[in-house]
Amino acid sequence: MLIPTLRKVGAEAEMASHRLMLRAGMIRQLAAGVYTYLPLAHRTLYKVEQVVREEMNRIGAQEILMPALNPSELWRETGRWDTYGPELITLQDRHERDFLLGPTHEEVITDLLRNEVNSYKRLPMSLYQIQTKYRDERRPRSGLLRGREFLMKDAYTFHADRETLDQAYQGMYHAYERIFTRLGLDFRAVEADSGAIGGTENHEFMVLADSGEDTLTLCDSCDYAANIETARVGGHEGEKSRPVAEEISTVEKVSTPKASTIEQVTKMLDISPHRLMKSLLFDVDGEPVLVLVRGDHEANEVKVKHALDADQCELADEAVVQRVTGAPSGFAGPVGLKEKVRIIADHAVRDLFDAVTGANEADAHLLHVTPERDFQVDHFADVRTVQEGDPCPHCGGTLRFSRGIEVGHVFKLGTKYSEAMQATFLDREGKEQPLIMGCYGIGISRLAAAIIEQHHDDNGITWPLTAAPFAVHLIAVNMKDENQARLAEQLYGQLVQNGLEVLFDDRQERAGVKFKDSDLIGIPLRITVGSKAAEEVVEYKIRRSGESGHLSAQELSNQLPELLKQVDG
RNA sequence: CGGGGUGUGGCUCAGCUUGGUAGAGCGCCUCGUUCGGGACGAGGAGGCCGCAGGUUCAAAUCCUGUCACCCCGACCA
Repeated sequence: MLIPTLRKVGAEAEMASHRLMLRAGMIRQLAAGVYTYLPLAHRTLYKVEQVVREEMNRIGAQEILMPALNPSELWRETGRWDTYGPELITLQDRHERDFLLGPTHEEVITDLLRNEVNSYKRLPMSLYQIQTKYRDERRPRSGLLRGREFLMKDAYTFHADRETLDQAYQGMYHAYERIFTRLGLDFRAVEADSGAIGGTENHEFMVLADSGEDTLTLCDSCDYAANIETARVGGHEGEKSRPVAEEISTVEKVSTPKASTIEQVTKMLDISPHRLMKSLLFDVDGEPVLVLVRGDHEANEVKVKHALDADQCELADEAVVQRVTGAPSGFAGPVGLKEKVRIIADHAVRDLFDAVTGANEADAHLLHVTPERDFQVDHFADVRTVQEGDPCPHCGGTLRFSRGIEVGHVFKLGTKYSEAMQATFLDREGKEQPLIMGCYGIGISRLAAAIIEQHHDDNGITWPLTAAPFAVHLIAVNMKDENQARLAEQLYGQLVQNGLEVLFDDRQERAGVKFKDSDLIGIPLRITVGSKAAEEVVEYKIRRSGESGHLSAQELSNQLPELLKQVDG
């Protein structure tokens, strides 16, 4: 079997899963974010796929396989040919017709259903596929964790009403819980932003790992869990009492040369950041909007977008800042703007008074600024990014941060795609209605890498049995020893006949090499045929716990089931 | 897309500053010794020094361009 293990890999591979998959001879890179899966990786991917298949089938989803090569027409119907952006890998055929390699399959499946399902009697329907996806990531990295070509399970459900969509969503949610539990993962389902796919309710499934790219917000006293990009801040209902306006000094301009950052202003004026009002100009669907947050808080684009029910939201560029505030960025404020713009303030700003803001003038700030007295806020909303220690929005407990790897995402899509593509059905009254949809993804190849992130030690991978490429690693210490070779061959045949997946190391290598490779590859149970072969005695060792002992060869088949129950301990 | 870095036998890297016959370790092949945690000795195979121009008597080395890959950031179901 082709398992080209390596003693060392280049310094560029930094993630444990990336280094170990290279070293264990599982993967080889062909181009940035594109890998060949060698036999061990292929077997693990197959294992992961099978767990996913079983749980999908269990909830009544039907497996199909759609083309990776998609004509552009469908994607023009939904507008995503233009809006999906440079992540879309596009190409032309010999007739110069536009095609793309599918990064996801809402268009294709919606096209299928609009042609084939026209009656409420056929609904609800649940379909899924396991297939290679293509996304031209800005920066592929970390081996299989973020590739440009990767394996994904995507499922889609279609409904005549919201109730069955809710049921399907719950069904998928629980299926995902079973899948990740069976794969031995410590994970959390978190509230998330739906991003470019769109839709309403959605959850991400995160594998907890310090190396993860996402930050999760978890409550320490209830089960609230959210991605930081959307996590809500609790406890902003009660307004603090503050002095009546008359007791606060009137606004005063002070010179703050070159102090354009919070840090510089606090230093120059000798005040703490929470006395500052940070003013950020956003470009929201083409309209400038001033967003106010407290100086020690960060504005959150996703929340701003949602607060204004907008499609696009990004920080305004320098030219817009100059036009609206009359000053370079760093000196914006809500008082004395050159243009009338909407002002959105975070709830924490409600409690600010006698605060410091930019003066809308280069090298100047204003003191004693107080909301409602000195300027009007159009809308108070939760628009800041959660900080560790903030109150939980559900129970008032304390929010803590944790890192995670996103391995699954479930969405209620609604009718976004069915309306765009006129995918309709006839209801009981014979009325035409758009199909109601849900979509549900799992990154299969990423999941394999995430399992390694959570299951490895200094010597290599420590696979959970459900994802391991083999269940048993049989090692003949010295193949030149007749007793050892004979006994090992015999046991191999016997174990395989018993239906066990066995990797047999019959190489003419020294024992040390075999043991090192064995630890690296990480198969849960090792059976060593060595010096006691003449007495028909072999040794077992559980990879993860290191527990080992001797067994008689005759007893092996009987005792293996019991041993295999202990390997994940 | 911005910043930084690297391209030299299969792998990890040195050599480049200061141009002058392409190196080491690991791996691979042969023989011998060894044989339970990455053995030892002897012999051997293997490289258009990423690619294209330029400078020079002479370029892995200097210059220009280009491509690829990696890291940080931004972005991203």
